[in-house]
Amino acid sequence: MKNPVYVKIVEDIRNKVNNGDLEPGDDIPSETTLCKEYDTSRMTVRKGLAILANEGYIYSIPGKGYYVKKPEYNKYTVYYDEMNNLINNVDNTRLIAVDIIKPHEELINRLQISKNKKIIKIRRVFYTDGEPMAYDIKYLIYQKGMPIIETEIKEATFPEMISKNTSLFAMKKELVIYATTPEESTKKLLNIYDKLALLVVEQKLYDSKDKPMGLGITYFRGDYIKIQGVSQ
Amino acid sequence: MKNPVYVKIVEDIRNKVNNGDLEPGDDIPSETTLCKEYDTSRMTVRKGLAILANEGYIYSIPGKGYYVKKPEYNKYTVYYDEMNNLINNVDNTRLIAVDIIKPHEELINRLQISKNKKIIKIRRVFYTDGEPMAYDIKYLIYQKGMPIIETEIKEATFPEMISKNTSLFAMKKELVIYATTPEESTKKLLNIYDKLALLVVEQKLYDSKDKPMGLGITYFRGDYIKIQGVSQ
DNA sequence: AAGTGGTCTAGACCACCGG
DNA sequence: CGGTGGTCTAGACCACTTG
Repeated sequence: MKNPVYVKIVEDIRNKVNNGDLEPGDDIPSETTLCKEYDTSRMTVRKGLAILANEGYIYSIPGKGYYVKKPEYNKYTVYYDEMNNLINNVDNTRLIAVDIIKPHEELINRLQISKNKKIIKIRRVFYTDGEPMAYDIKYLIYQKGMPIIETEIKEATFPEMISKNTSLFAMKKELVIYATTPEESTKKLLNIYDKLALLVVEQKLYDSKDKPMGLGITYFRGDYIKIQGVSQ
Repeated sequence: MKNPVYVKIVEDIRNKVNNGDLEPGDDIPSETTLCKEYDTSRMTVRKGLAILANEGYIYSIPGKGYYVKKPEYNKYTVYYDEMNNLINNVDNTRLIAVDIIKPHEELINRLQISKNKKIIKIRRVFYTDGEPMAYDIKYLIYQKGMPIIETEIKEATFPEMISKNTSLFAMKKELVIYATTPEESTKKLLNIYDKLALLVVEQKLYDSKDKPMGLGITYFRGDYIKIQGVSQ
């Protein structure tokens, strides 16, 4: 029932910001002022302020004070997993081919590698209810321990393919989402006869030193995928 | 040069997790153990552990201890703003119409309103370099102070339209992204003659009590937009 | 009962900022 | 200089889990 003091502090200030009593740029009472206000110690006040800072409500400048931050109103959290999305999950996959290739120009640029690096190219088709829903290509920079065994590749998401070499924690990832119309070869793979848009998701994985490890491109049938995001 | 003790603790444990010395589910030494290890006080150890918990590396169970968390390898941060994206920014907008409408079935469901609520429907076209790049529709549930003046609407993003009534902080937002082919009317608005895919972004805004405030749908020309995300 | 994490205190010293 | 935030200490009491 009874909340800790620092929670009370967090809620009070958060409410003031949400109501507009405090606006971006305004300053928050100093730590010592809040100590007196809430009749508590400095560490308790600091705990509350740290939480508000973490939530993006306030920030501090050493020697000066705490201020209300401008909200990042265009920031969203997205959960993307090529095998699972809002309207359809992958229940079957078909491995078209696993090739060891030399990188072409675009790949050399995008993966920042030399032209004699070996690249593993994996092509798959994803199915839901027997229908092809996505065509998936991964380019992995070859390293020892890379998965080239069919059973390891078939059902794996991109991060999982690389997790043998790099901890999922240390991995950095980038996503680019756009829409396009399918080429003829893709239309065949995805059973598209009439006009239909594709949602394309490109995934780039980096190791902990920001060195690219792989590029993935997934072409989803437009009617089979929705990607969702929420504000934090 | 010299780092605080808690930073050292954070880095040590983070490295162990990234290297694989510590794996998801493993337990972290107790606070008192770490106090001895780093010859520091409990509050300092706790500060370090709190940061690691915040970063998603560990979690704690009262009475038991701290454990390494499973990474959320499918979580991304996306910055979306209908006026700005990776490859093109909006440099001009045209207001097609502002209408007060009665909600149709779909709108009643999606905005969770009664059928006699008034809805403001705003239709715009976004341009870059004189070329139409997106067709934008917003449905706002009418409230006092809503923008119905052309100058207020023309250049505003969705959150800005509503920020007169609700603080940007208190606002919750949802995003749904998908691809589709354009209808004839949309093709005309966006100067599309051949086949071209559309990237559709639906935005739903909620107030601090999770009550929907509006729905926005933006149809981007597939060749004029890319949405980017990064892992945290 | 012993160990754990969660909350809290009443001090301390430091670097930084402003007048 | 006094006020600010940043780091840190050496205690305390509590609720919880485990043996």
